[in-house]
Parts: sequence; C-alpha cells; structure tokens
Amino acid sequence: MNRRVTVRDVAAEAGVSQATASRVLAGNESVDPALARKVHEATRKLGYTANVMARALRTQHTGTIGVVVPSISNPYFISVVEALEGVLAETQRSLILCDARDSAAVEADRIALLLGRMVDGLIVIPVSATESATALRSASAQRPVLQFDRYVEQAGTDFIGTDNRDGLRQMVEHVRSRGGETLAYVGSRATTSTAVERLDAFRSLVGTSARPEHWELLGEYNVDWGLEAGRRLLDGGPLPDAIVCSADLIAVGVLTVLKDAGVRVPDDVKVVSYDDSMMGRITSPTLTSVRQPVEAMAREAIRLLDHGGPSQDAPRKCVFTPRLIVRESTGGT
Amino acid sequence: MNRRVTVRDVAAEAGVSQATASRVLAGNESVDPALARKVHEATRKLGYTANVMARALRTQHTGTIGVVVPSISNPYFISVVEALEGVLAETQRSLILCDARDSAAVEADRIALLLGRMVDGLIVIPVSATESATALRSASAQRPVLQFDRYVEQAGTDFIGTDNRDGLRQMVEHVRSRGGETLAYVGSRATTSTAVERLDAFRSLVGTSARPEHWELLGEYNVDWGLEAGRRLLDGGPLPDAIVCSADLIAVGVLTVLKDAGVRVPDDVKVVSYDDSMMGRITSPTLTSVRQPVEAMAREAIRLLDHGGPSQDAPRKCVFTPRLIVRESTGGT
DNA sequence: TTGAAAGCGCTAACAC
DNA sequence: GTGTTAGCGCTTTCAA
Repeated sequence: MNRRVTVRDVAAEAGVSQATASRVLAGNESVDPALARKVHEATRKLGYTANVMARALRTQHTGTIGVVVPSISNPYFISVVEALEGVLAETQRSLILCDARDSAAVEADRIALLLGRMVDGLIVIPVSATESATALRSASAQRPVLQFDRYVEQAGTDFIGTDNRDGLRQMVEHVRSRGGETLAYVGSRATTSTAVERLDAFRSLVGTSARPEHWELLGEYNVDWGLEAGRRLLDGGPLPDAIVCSADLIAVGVLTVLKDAGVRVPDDVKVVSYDDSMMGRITSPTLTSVRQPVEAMAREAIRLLDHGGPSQDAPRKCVFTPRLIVRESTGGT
Repeated sequence: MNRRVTVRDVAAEAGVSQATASRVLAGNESVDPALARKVHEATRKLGYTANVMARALRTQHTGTIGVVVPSISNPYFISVVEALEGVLAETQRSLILCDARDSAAVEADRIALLLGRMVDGLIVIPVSATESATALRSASAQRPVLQFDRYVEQAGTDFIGTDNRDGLRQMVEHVRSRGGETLAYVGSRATTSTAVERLDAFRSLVGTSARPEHWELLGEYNVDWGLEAGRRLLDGGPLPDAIVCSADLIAVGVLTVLKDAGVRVPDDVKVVSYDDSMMGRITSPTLTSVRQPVEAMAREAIRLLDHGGPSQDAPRKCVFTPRLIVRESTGGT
C-alpha cells in the first residue's frame, strides 16, 4: 500500500532508460530484443501496471468508455451494459459504469466524473428528456457522446434506440389476437422519450372506449410503482382483458398484486410488457415482453462513438425494430 | 469535442497566475476576494472543469473507489454496490464499477485498470478463492484493498463478510422446524469461500442419512445451474422435504423447474435460499432467504478502507451475522 | 536503436 | 497574498 511502481522503476531494474522501457511496453517500437526481454522481466518482477491517468494526460485517450445508466437495479440497463462490454472487449477496450440513481443532478455529476477521467467517449441512458440536456450537451463539446435507448432532443448527440411505437403496436395486436378487447396501460410518467412514445402509441392504437381514464396509470420505472398500479387497478372496478406494461419492472409488480388477489394470469387478465429482461423469465407466469436487439444496438453504438460524429452537424439517430417474445402471461407460445 | 479548457486558460483570462487560479478553485486558500471573483468569472465564461487525472497525478488521490464484482447480473452484488455508493455519497465520493465476468483473468485486468485510474481504494468480491489471490495481493501493495463477501486467504487483505455457517444453520433449523426431515443441497462448486463454508455447514448440520450423494448438487452461482440441478433432482427419484439453495439465483432456477413439473412449493417441497435479493421477492412463491446486513457491511467496508490497514500486519476480518427472512417458499410468516 | 528532455494539467513548496 | 518552480508518471520528439 505504499508507493506505486512506475516506468522509472522498471527502467532502473532493467538497466535501460525510461524511454526504452516505455517503448517496450508500448510494443510497437523497434527495440533490441535482449533489452525488451529485460524490461518485460522487470515489469513482471515489480508487478508494474501503467498509470492510465499519466498516460492519458499525454496521449489524450484511455481505451475506456464511460457508461451512465439511470438505475443499476434495472435489469434491462444491465443487459445493455453487458452487451457494450462484450463489444468493447473485442477491441481490448473496457468500460466504467456509473449509476445516476434516477437523478439528473447525480447524472450530471457522474458525467463530469467520467469526463474528468478522460474516457474516450460516453454512452448515456438519460434520466430525463428535459433535465439531462445541459450535462449531455456540454459533455458532447469535449468528447463523443451517445444517447442510448432514451432520446433527449436538446442534447444534440447521436442516438441509438428502438422503435417504441412499433413495439407497442406488436403488444396491442398480440393481446387483441388473443381476444383482449379492453386494455389498461401501466407505464411511467412522460419524463423520458421512451415513456412518451410508448404512451402515445398506446393511445393512438386503442380506441377511447377501451381506454377510460382510470385505466391509464403513470408512475415510475420500478417494481413499487407496479405494485401500486396493480392495487389501483384492482380497486377500480372490473379488470380489463389485458394490462399493457411499459417495462418488465412494472409488470413484475403488477403480477405480484394480481397473484396475491387470486387473479389468474392469463386466464382472467393478460399481461404484456416491454424489455424482455431476465426478470420476466423467472416470474410465474413468465412474461410476454418486447425484446430489443441489444447486441446489435451495442455494436452500432460503439461504431458510432468511434466514428465520432461532428455533433455540431446533424446528430445521427439509429432506430432498431424490437420484437415481441410470447410467453405465459398472454397464453404462451 | 475539441480542446479542453485548462487552469492556464482560466488564469490568463482572469489575469492572474496559474497558482492563484488553482488556489481559488481549491477554495481553502487565502486569496484576494477581488481576484477570486475574476477567477470565478473566467471559470464560468470558459466553462472550465478540472482535469481529475492531472489533479490526481499530483495529489495521489481521486475521491473515487473502485469496485470489482464477479458478475453484474447477480442482484446480490448489485445491492452491495448500491449500498457502497450510498455510503460514499455521504462524503462526496463516488465509485466506479467493473464486471469480472466470472473470470479471474478479467478480474485481474479490471483491478489493473482501476489501479491505473488511481482509485483511492479497491473493494473486490473475488471470483475465485485461489486464482484471485495474485491480483489482489499485488494490488494491495499499491492501494488499500478490501475483500467483500468472499475471502481469499492468500490475498492478505482486509475482509468484510458474513457468517455463512450461521446462515446455513438458520436455514436448516427453519426447515426442520417446519417438518422438513430430508434435505437436498444445491450450491456452487467449492471455488469460493462462501461456497465452501455453506457446503461445509450443511454437511455438518445434516446427518448422512438425510443427505445421500445425489442430493448434494454443486455447480455455479447462476440461474442455469439452478435449472439443471432442479431437473436432476426431479429425475433422481423421490424429492426431499426441502431444498437448500446457496443463492437466490440458483433457487430461482430450481423453483422454475419445480413449477413446470407441477411440484407445489412449499406443500410438496420447501425451498430455502441465501442472499435475500430482489429476485426472491418476485418469484412465485416468494423465497425464504438469508439476508446479509448489506448496509452495515458497506459502511464498515468504507471505514476499513479509509483507515487503510497495514495489510502487512494482520489483515482484519469483520464478520457480520445474517438473518433468515421467512417467505412463502417455506410456508410463510 | 537508444537516451535526454520537454510537457500533458494540475497542485504544493518555496520565495517574495 | 501572490508568483515562480518543480514535479506527479507517462509518451514522444529530437539528438546522438
């Protein structure tokens, strides 16, 4: 826990100059193989690790990208992080992750933190369609920034996401094809682009007769809100044929309440959801849910980040098409 | 996305020396208020943000600690990260997270990455009781390192964990008090201290008659292994009265298989588990599981890290006592 | 091929 | 109270 081992130490140990040691470690310079071996030995012996910060100060890049997610306990976001990590690993790069704790202030803070640590780029799933704008915009003046999943118009950065309207269309058509006529919507408040698009799509797909006010419940993207919404639905009179949830976390809460009340899913009411996260595979019944092509999106995200868009010009938007995965909560297969 | 603004720029703009600008920005030095105002103006005008890496290079600390977990998709680990984050926030510090993808090699890599980024300390949940040792040991020569949850003897660092044997005792006594006589164990291979301790405890608590070989199933800490183990249990003849799982991820897999086979939990077989993660609250039935006092452990972890133990001397071990949370999978309440 | 020296952006002695 | 200067650990000219 004392002093760090530096190139200087390695150089001294190997009996060469600092420059030579550095060259060997970099690998791509031409150095006498004998000296190179000595340096490698010294490196191993001393347990040397390059100080990324010092190097970055010099080279202005770190081989690391920063990722900020709204909440680390949302399994969908975790799946995104894992996909990004996989893609970055292909090119020997890595990722550091920060949790915005669903707060735009924390998010701004984390973006500054990452920027100060000279990440080569930033991938952000923004907390808010409005409040996240400033931090994103000023970050993108320093480094390539890409928004993922949720879009903040004002940020002026590139974007990777999915067609939420189409996802919702698939959900609604599916439950209708299974005989669902009356539909309730349980989603999050319209503070993010995904929330807005999903709600809008639901409204335009479902006629007003099948959509009384008390069947449109808007809260947060978490399990507690799902529980709360489920209770309100139960207390609000007869249930709809199907409940359309805008996220697995919410659907999980809803399912729990329904189960406790003895409501059978899918027999009494169908439940359809969005995210296709691991959670939906462990509930009972398992969840019919919209899956986003996370792998492909991650790959494209890194590609865009690498070909650092002149965010001044026209921010690029890349929208993928999601696909409904049918499981037990709507009758299966 | 161009050049960064530096203190030099700020100083020039404000018409003072670099040192003065730095002093003003640091806040705690005595500077002429008039000059200070000028500096602040310049800062705002130029949109200056301190380069954390350069600063860190000088001060040797960053206000950031690094955390490495075996797998980011294990909700228990996520809960640990969240708890740590909360404690750090109290002192204006933050955390960066890396995923070791259940590989000691990746883990070593991530530790080096974090060290290179000059984290003030490292909290690691080690991947392996043997293979993780070298990386931990050499890391602890540079910075305070603390092992969390899983212990690697050879690493010689401080440790925070829980009394796994006591946890297991609670599990076994609980199912017995509910009439469970024959018990199966589904856990992970003995590659980590937690796996070893839980298995050992199970073995010494449960007489050999109630513990035939085919009722001791050892695999990995993930859902797939739970599924696999569940199938083997079903295929292996009559079921035991209770299944003791060493992690919620595993229990979730087991529950899924049992459900598909029409086995009723807890009526036909009880299931008890370890971790008390969010997952166990959304399954059906909900899971009886051992809860670790994660908040308290996180607080103590940071405390130990801050009072950087001379890891040379005697590594400190701090062991908390877990508590069983009873839910539906063993009959509730 | 190798070494000496400059400098990335910052702070902390040390002078004034 | 303020400025000058010397590095933190690294890479990279520029000479040799």
